[in-house]
Amino acid sequence: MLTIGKLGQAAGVKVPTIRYYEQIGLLPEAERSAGNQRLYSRKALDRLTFVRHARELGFTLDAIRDLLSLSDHPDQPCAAADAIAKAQLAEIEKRLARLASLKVELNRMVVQCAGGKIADCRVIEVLSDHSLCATDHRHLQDEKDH
Amino acid sequence: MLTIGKLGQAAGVKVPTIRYYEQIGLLPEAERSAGNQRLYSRKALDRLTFVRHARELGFTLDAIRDLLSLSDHPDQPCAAADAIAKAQLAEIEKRLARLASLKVELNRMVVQCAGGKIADCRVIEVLSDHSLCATDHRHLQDEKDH
DNA sequence: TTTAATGTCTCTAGCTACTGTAGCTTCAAG
DNA sequence: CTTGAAGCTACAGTAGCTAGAGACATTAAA
Ligand SMILES: [Zn+2]
Ligand SMILES: [Zn+2]
Ligand SMILES: [Zn+2]
Ligand SMILES: [Zn+2]
Repeated sequence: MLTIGKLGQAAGVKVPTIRYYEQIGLLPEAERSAGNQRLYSRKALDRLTFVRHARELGFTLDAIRDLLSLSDHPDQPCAAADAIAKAQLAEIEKRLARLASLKVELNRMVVQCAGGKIADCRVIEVLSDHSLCATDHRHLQDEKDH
Repeated sequence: MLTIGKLGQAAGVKVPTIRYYEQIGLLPEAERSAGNQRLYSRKALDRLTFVRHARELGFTLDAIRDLLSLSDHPDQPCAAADAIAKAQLAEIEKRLARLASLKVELNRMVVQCAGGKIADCRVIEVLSDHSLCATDHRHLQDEKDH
C-alpha cells in the first residue's frame, strides 16, 4: 500500500490533485490507515496513471470518467470508448485549425511592424481593425482551446 | 451615446461581458444617465472593439490591459507592444506543437482500434500505457492551451 | 526517548474569462 | 398609462486545479 505522496510520485500527479479527483468522484474514496491517512493499492495506481495519461492527451475529466467506467466492463463493445476518442480528436483538430489561423495573423502583425512609435505600430493598428487581417479567424469556433 | 446593449451589438460583445470588463478595470467606468444606466461614446466603442479583436487573437486580458495603455501613448516607442505580440505568437506556437502531437496520438489510437470488446480496445490500451505512444507528448509544455 | 523534520489531514479561497440567475428599476412604444 | 424590453446590482457557477492555514501523524536523527 502507498501513501498519497508515494502514489503521486509514482503516477506523476500532485497530491492535492489526487485529493481533488477523489472529491469530485473521479477516483473512489481511498482506504484509511489507523491515523486517518489515505492508503492506495497498485490498482489505484493504475487507475490514476490512466487518468493522468488521458489528461495529457487533453481529455476532459468528464470524458475520463466515462472512459474509466467503460474500462471497468471489459466484455462490453468498445464503440463508446472509440466515440469518445474520436470526439476528442475532432476537438483537437478544431483547435489546431484555429491556432494555425491565429499564428498567421500574429506573425503578419509582428513581421509588418517597422518598429517606430506606437502611433505607427502595426500591432496596435491590426488589433484596432480586423479588416487588416488576412484570415477569418473570428469564425473559427472560439474557446475551450485550453 | 450608446446604451450598453447597443454597444454590445456594435462591438460583438455580450452585455454581461462589458460589465465584467468594467468591473475588473479593463474598461473605464461608464458615464451614467439620469436613470443610472451606462452610456458609451464612440471612443468607448473603439476601445471595446480593440479588446474584442485582441481576445479573438488569444491575448489574455492582462496583455490587453497593457496593450490598451500602450495605445494611449502614441508617442512612445512600440517595442513593448511588439514584445507582447511576439510573446503571444510564441505561446500559440507552443500550443500548436502540443496539439499537433496530441493529434498524432489520438489518430493512432482511433485508427488502430479494430472495434471489438473493451478488453481489446486500442483506445483503452493506449490510455493505460504511455509507452504505446509514438511521441513525447508529455514533455511538450502543458496547459494554458485553453 | 525526545525532538525535529517531513508528510498528511480538512477546509477555504483563488485562478481565467466569462455566463447565468434573481429580483429589482428604467425606458420606449403604443 | 400600460406593457414589455432592456438595464441595474449582486451573487453563484463553470474547468481543473493550486495554494494557504492550522492541526495531527509518521519517520529519523540525536
Ligand atoms: Zn510595433
Ligand atoms: Zn482579425
Ligand atoms: Zn476500441
Ligand atoms: Zn502517451
